[in-house]
Amino acid sequence: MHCGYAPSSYWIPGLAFPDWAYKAESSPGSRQIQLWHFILELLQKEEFRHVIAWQQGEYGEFVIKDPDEVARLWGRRKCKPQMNYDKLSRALRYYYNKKILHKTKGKRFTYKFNFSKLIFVNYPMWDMRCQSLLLGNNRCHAAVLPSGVQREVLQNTLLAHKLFADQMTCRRLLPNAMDYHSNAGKKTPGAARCNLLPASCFSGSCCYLGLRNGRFHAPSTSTDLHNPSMAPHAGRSLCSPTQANLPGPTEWPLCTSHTFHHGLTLMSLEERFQTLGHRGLHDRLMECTYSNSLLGQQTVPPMGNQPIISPILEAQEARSTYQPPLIVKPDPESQYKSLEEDSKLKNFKENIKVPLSPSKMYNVQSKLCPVEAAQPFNTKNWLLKPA
DNA sequence: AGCGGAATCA
DNA sequence: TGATTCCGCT
Repeated sequence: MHCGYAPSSYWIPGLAFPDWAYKAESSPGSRQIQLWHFILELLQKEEFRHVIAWQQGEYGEFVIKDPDEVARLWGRRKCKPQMNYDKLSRALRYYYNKKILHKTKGKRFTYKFNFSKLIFVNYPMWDMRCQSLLLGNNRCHAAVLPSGVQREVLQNTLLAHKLFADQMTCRRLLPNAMDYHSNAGKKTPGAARCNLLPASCFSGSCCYLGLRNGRFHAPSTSTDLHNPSMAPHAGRSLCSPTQANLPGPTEWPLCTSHTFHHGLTLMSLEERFQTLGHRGLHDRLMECTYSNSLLGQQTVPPMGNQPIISPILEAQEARSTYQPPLIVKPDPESQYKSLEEDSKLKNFKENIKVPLSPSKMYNVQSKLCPVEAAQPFNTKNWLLKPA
């Protein structure tokens, strides 16, 4: 029998977890594993799939298939042989107020994680860092993960988040996207398009990768990953509250809705296109997102009944042919061809069959100077290390 | 089954 | 603080 211990920190550059994710660091009993963490741990392991598993099609939702067994496992971990589901469920109910979990009403033994509070902040290269992490690329880990961050928790969270983002992107572009699941293997038109979705670009860095001062700067080599000049502010970098000697996570200046929208997730091609407002970039972005997409999807392991949208037919090929995103530079002339852009945009939207909501329509300014107007990087809201 | 108050523990 | 234990209630 062993009693587990939780990591001391959940902080990672470019990623702000919900408040609850930091509790392990702040509480005196933090060295003891927490129940939500244990649940995630079980959910991640294939051997416990018959005991507890993600609910298919519902992001963050899981079903305890064998309550007694889960309670027994939890009791074993905490050295509490008298543990039972009644007690375990009481502990789970304490998470309701903390917004860590909530109950799925009407479904027995079904709960849902509030992963929606997971916040990705704009951070150059974050997409690649995520991928590196998801890939288990040890070569990058030293630079990617601060000591103390437990990779499994982060991977699990990222994967869940990514899967959700993929799914939502797929849904938005393909009205019957979920049908694709059952059509796996058949090369339907929908499937073909689904493969082109920018699946792993959920953090948006493919679109804003190194976008500073209204100009694109993508890394040409992997060494740029750790180049300080690629950080949001030259000479300054994102840092943990501890490093910055600032108040705790709950008092962090979090993203505004602006950065939230651009930095979080769930940007369809349509939205990216709007953000960029730059037809000339589109094809090159697609190249970039396509390769990222393949790379990202291939990293998704079969995790219980998690909603995995599209299989990777070219996974092996992608593994061997993946290149870091290309350097993309806006064509200055095209920034001012507003009328032409408008008709191209129209064609583009028609082609991908995405209805454009009125609230997201272009404004005049973005037509005239799309890249400048979009300003996806709102660095003033970042947590900055004092210079 | 699920909820939440209360006391208690580590 | 984050459970654990107990229990009455719906």
